[in-house]
Amino acid sequence: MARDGQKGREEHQPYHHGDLRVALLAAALQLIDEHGVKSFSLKDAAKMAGVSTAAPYRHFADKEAVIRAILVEGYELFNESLAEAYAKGKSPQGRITELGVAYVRFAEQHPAHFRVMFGLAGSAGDQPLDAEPTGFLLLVEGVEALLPGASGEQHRDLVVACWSVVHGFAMLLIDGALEATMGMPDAEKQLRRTLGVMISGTENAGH
Amino acid sequence: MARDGQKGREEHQPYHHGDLRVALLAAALQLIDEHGVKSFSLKDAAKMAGVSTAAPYRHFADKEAVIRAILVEGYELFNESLAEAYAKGKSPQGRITELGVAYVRFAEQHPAHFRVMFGLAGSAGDQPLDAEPTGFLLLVEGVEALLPGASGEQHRDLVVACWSVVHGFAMLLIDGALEATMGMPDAEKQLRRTLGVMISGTENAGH
DNA sequence: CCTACCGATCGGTAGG
DNA sequence: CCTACCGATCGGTAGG
Repeated sequence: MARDGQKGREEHQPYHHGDLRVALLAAALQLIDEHGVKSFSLKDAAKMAGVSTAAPYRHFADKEAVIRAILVEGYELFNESLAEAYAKGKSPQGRITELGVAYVRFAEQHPAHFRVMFGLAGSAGDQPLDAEPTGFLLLVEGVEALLPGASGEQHRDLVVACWSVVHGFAMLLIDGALEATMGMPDAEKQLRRTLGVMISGTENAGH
Repeated sequence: MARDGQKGREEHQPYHHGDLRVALLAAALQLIDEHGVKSFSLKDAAKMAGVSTAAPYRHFADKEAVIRAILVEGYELFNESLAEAYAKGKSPQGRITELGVAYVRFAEQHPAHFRVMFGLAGSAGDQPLDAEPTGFLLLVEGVEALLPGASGEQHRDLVVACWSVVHGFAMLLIDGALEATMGMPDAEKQLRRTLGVMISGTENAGH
């Protein structure tokens, strides 16, 4: 019942406040990162948050609702990051580059969100969600600015190419495959160079 | 005990032959495809193969050994496919294209193998495996032939770019993201166009 | 390759 | 938000 002004006390203390929901989500994210989306347990998450195994059901209807909350949160974070990146770019090429860097950085900093976002695309019969990955639209817009005089088919090809390259780079990076096979001391620098290869391929396609 | 010449009888009949191992692997692959690598169950696989829940342990030490067998099988299939593709290409550009098409086709036709291969890269403290993804070396060779006069750094950039684009395309494809966001009636045709964008980016980099 | 079983853990609920 | 509990399922083993 004590109203605490200090937030220093960590873990293993029962939550009698309103932040259990966020504590559970944080725990779930860590567990998903360690054990995968499908096999993390709500009981473990409750334990990590310092509450009983029944407590999560005060904030979430079931386990799927937790995953859905992470999905929505992921979309929000993703959209924010990409919007910021889009605004930062000074040229068509610069915008595409910044979008790509933001995409990969999001995957690095929020790997559990990232995996949930893309792992659920074809997995469950998704009920309509109140969040959308509007960040993708920025990628499409960015490509259109890069190829002003091109056909719809060319736009499509470049959108797929850019999306694939950043998605693949992100995946290989968070799965450790890039590090394992060729070393990756500075991922962002490598990504910028990689995007450079991609973008230079478009310079003689517009006319 | 009857020696059967016909292979028509399917499922739910106990296996008294030597093909239980392969039947279990096939079941495991299907279950991994449906439920993910970490959360498929060996008991389910046994049920699908029509044997008791203890039977799998006659062929595999534990669940991890099943996953390891799938990993090795995956490498073999992958290496075969990429070697064949490499041989098929008539020019440096053609070889890279065929390698990319083979990479994505492997992911489409063997999604469970594919996910196991890349999902385990950073996950477990892997003990040394008697199989290696030599298919990757073909990608490196293919890139070298594409950029004969280039620096090691340029080689590296293009290897990362090519690998990222095919890996990303494959992932987005098997996760259903390409289909969901932009429709994908003919994935291979789209991939060839996408690789074209990538490769054309290298033509003014070599000199 | 089977029956039977172990201890552990899961998602979820009853009932405060 | 807790204790206590349910039925189901898991990986794995005993002992034929």
